[in-house]
Amino acid sequence: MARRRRRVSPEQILHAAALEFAERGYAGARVDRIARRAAVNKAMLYYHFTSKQQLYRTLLRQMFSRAAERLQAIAGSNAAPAAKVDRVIAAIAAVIQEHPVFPSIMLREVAEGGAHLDRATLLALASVPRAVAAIVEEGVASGAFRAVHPVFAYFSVLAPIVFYLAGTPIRKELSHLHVIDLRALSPAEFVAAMQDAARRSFARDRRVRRAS
Amino acid sequence: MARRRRRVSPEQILHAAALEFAERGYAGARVDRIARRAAVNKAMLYYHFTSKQQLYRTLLRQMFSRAAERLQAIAGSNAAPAAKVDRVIAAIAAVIQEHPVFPSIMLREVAEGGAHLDRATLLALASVPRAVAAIVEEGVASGAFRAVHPVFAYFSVLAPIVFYLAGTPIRKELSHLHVIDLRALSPAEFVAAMQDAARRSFARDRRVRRAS
DNA sequence: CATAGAAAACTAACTAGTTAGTTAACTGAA
DNA sequence: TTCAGTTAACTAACTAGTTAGTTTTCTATG
Repeated sequence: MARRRRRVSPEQILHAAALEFAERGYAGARVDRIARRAAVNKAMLYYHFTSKQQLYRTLLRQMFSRAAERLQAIAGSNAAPAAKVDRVIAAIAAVIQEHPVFPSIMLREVAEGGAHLDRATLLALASVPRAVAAIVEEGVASGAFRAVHPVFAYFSVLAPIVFYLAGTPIRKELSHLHVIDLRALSPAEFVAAMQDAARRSFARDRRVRRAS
Repeated sequence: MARRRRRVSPEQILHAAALEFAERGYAGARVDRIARRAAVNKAMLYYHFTSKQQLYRTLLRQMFSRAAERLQAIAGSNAAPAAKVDRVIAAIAAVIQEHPVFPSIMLREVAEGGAHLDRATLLALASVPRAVAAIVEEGVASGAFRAVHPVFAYFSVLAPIVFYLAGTPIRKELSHLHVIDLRALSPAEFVAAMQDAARRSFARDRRVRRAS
């Protein structure tokens, strides 16, 4: 109690930066505001990070690396492919629950085309789809899955979760306008539905009727 | 040929604005750059649109309204629900092909939480999920679909397409780094795969094995 | 232990450049 | 003459990054 003069930690700045970048995007984020949110003098921020860009890259590299680590652990385990997909979906949801800024930053960076990222950050980002693709390829090779394209599988699983969770504020806005009657659908229910849908979508055929 | 002095049209400005907002986002977009892209004096831009914000809102209202119109036409037709879903997916892909800026702007706006939008624009935006939800609810009610939540259905269908198409530049960046070996997957193939996955995911049960 | 001096942590105020929006004056057609 | 359409130049506010100088903490030596 009553610590005399709280030391400035880079983590404290990264945390504030995550909130600011998630809310406003790279261009909309203000370094002064990040410093204020971190309760740190701006020059102190520049003492720890050389520029706004480097701060952003550090943040994203950290975020993507942590997410990829988890997925790689799942991919490397010896569960059945269908169980791995289930766990991947749960892991993505868990990472997002721990870092609620993740979906928004990811959406923005995809829209931006990776304009602010360097090689190292792109490498970290790429590990995420790679882990998912490895699981799907294994499932297809072993005959547990039908011949789904791993890139399609990646997007069809990740995109809805990220989109749904990033969209929470705008959905709140819309329901506030009484413009759409979104029957409550909690994140947990969404994840369960996604697991169910993925299972059905990847499962080997047992004759499916074609839509007219 | 050799038109003497092309009149400035608002459409020409809107077109340039769409490119700029898609590439840079609302905060990153520069009014000077929009004017230059439209080959128009900046004061002329302000002659037609009262502010950057109003230009943005006009653009988004137009885009969402056009997309919603198409989906409403499909929802109102008398095809079977499964066929309607097929057509909705194709229609979303078609709208995006005609307006390649759509996915990027949509991703950004979701991430932003609708911060720059007014009531009219939010209304136009809401019409898109409403049309999809109506189709799914009809399918569930008629027994053609299993009991999928319409909000989940909307996200599981729309998000992958938007994400995949918005992600084209960053995927190009990644494959350029030889960091991931994305077997070519064309937009047309992606759409077909999405239609297939949706059919499987919404179809009424005929016993599905649970993943361990 | 005491303390000088170096290194690290910290700050208020500043700078150079940018940006949305304005203005005052001009042009040509009805 | 009138006035919608058009322009270059301007302005007030903002923004990333810097600087010059202060305070705290660490370290080594008598």
